[in-house]
Amino acid sequence: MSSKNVDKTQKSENIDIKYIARVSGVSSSTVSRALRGDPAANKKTADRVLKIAKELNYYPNLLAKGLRDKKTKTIGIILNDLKNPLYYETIKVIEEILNDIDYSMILCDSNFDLRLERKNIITMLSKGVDGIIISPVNIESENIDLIRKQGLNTVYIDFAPEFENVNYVHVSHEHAAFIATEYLIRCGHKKILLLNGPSQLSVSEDFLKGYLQSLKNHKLKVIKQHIISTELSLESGYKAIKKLFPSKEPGNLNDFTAVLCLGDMLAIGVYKASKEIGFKIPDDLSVMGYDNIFMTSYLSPPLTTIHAPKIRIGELGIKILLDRIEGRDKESHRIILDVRLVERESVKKLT
Amino acid sequence: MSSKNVDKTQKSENIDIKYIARVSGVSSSTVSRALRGDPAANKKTADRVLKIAKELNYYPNLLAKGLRDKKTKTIGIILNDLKNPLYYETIKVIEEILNDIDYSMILCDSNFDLRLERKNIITMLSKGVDGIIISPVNIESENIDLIRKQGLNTVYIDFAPEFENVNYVHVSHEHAAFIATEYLIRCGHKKILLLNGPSQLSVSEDFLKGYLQSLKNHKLKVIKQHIISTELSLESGYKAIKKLFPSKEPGNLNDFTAVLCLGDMLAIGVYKASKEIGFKIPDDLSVMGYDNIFMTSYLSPPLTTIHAPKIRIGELGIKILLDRIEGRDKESHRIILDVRLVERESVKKLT
DNA sequence: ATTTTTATTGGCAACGTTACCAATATTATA
DNA sequence: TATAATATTGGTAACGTTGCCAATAAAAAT
Repeated sequence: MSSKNVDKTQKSENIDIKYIARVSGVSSSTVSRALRGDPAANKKTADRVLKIAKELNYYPNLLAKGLRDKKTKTIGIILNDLKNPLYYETIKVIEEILNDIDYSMILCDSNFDLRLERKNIITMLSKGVDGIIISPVNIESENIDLIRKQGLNTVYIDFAPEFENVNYVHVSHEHAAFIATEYLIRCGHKKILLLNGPSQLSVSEDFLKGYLQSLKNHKLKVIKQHIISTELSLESGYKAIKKLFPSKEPGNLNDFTAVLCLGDMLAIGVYKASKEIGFKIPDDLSVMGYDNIFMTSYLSPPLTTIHAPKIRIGELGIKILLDRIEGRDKESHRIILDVRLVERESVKKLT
Repeated sequence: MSSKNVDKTQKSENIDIKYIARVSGVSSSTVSRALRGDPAANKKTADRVLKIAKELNYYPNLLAKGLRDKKTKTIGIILNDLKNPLYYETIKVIEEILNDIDYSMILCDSNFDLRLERKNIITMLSKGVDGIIISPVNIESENIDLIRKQGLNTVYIDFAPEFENVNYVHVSHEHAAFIATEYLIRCGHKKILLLNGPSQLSVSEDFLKGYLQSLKNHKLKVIKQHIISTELSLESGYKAIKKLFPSKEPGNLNDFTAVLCLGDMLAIGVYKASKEIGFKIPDDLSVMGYDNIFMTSYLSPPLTTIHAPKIRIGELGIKILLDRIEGRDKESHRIILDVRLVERESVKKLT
C-alpha cells in the first residue's frame, strides 16, 4: 500500500499507532520509535512513518500515554474564587509557562468550601495530574492531609500550612494588614473599620492579627463592632457598608473614619455603597484595599492599597512545582514575598 | 485478611481495583461492579468492598476509564486572552456548571495566535476532551477545518464560522458597533475615532462593518485616519491615544470628538492616556466601550458601553455542548444574543 | 430430590502507548 | 568467506478500567 492513497474509508477506525503501523508496513514498536524520535530507529524508515503519520493527521492519545507513564503533563489549579480578578494575572502567567512546555492546566474553583475543595483534589488525583497549585480554603483541613498522604506534588499559594517538605509561595497577610493599618494610623485615623473575611478562613485570621498588632502598637483600643466578617466579594463589601448606614443621610460616620478591606473587591463594594449613600471618598470615608488588582488605579478616586505580587507568585509557584515534578529539585521551598503600600487617593490625611 | 488491619506497608503499590480485589478476596470484576453501583452485584459483598475501598482511600484512575470509554468528563476551553476580564464571568459560570456534574475543564489561551490555537486544539484532542468551547482566532482558519475533520464537539463563542451543524453562541459585533456609533452620532458626534482590533481578526472586520454602516446611515464621511487597528489590550489603547497626541498640550483634538473602542480594555487604556495628557472625559473626549466588563461602572467617569451577556454565553454554550456530548441533542444551535447600550457618563451630548 | 430459573461471580480482552527483550538484518572485522 | 559486532526490528506485557460471556452458587419450581 503506497503512502499516497491511504484508505480512510474504513469507518470508525481510530488513527493510532497500530493503524499507522499497518499502513506503513512496520510494527507498532517501530512507529512508536519514529514518533518519539528514538535514535534506535532507522532514519529512513522513521521519516517514512512520520510522513504517513502526518498525512493521516495522527495525534497521540495522551490518556494511554499517561496511563502507562504515570505522567500526564497536566497541572491542576485549585482556587477559591474564580470570579476574583486577583487570580487572573497568576493564572495567565502560569498558563503561558505551561503552554510553552506543552503542559496544560485543569482549573477549578473551590469557592471557599471544604467539601468542594476535597472533591476537586480527588478529581485532580483521579485525572492523574502531575501536581497542583492550590490556594487552600484552610490550612488545617483534612484536605491537606489528603494531599500529603497521596503524595501529590503541591505548591500552596495565598496561604499555606507548615510541615516538613511543604512548598509555598505567598505573602504575609498579617504583614499586609499591619502596614496598611500603620499607614492609616499615620494618616491620623484612630477608628478603623476592618472588613475582614469569614472567620473560619486562615487568611482572615492572619489579616486580623496584623490589624490588631498595629492597633496595639499605637495603644489604640480595639472596638469589637469595628471588626466585621463577611464574604470576600464586591457584593459583600457593598452590603456591609449599606447595612451599617441604612439611611442615606451622612452624619453617623463619626464612629470610624477609615475602612481596611481584606481584598480590593471588598473595597470596590465600599466604593459602590459610598456612592449610593452619598459619602465622598476619601473626605467622608477613607478606604484601604489589599491585592492591588489592576483596575484599582482606575477607580475614582484611585484606591490606596497593598500590592501583592500576583505574577511573581504564579511564576515562582509553577517553577517550583515543575522542578519537583521533573525531578530537578527535591528541596522544600517556603517563599514569602514582600508586599508594599501603593499610595493613591482613597485615604485622607487627617493630620 | 480482615478488612480492619489492611496492609499498607507494601511499598509503591497502587491502590487500584485489583488491589482492593485482593484485599477483599473477590475478583476485579466484582469490585468494579460494587464501585459503580451495578445492581448485578450482591448488596452485602458490594457494601464490604465499598467499605474497604473507602478505608484504603481508593480513587478511580480516570485515565484508564477515559481510555476505555472514550469519555473523560473533561471540557476544553480555548480563549484568546485570559487576562481580559471579559472572560472571567463566562469562565466562572462554566466552571460552576461543570463542577456540579463532575466534569472539569482544561483552560488555555491562544493569544490571538493561529499557531498557538492549533497547538491547543491538538492538545485537547490528544487529552481526549469530550468537547470544547472556543473563541476562535479567525473564523476561516484551517484550525476550524481541523476541529471539524476530527469531529470534536464544539461550541464557538465570541464569533463563529458558518457551516452545517455548527454550534455557536455569541453577539453580533457588527450590531454592537452599529448601535454604539448610532448613539454617538445621536449625541452629536460627527468625527468618531474607531479603535479597532487587528485587521486579520474576524471580530475586527465585523466591528468595522457596524461602524461604517452607521456612518453611511447618516451620510458621514469615512476618514481613514480615524480607523486604527491595534491589539485588544489596555496598553494598546493607551499607546494609540498617546501616539495620536504626543504632546501634553490639548488643542489638536478638533480632529475627532469621540472614540469607539473594540472592548472596554481599550477604553480603559484611553482613560489612562487621557488622564496623562490632560483630557477630561467626556468634556474633551467622549469614550464608548464594548463588553461592559464589571469594573467599567466604577471608572471615573463611569464608562458608556455596549453590554454583552457574558454569563448567558457561558451558560448557553456549556449547555449546548453538554447536551451534544451526552447525546441528548444532535441539533445545531446558532444563537446570537442581544446586545444593549449601557448609558453612563463617558459620552458628552454635543447637541 | 431433581431440574429449571435466577443471582452472583470470575476470566478475558480491549482501549493506545511504550519499555524491554529477543529476533533478524546489516555492517565491520578477521 | 566466516564471524563478530552493531543496527534495526517485532513481539509481548503492562498501565487500570469495564463489558461481555461463561461458570458457579443460590433460589425456585417441579
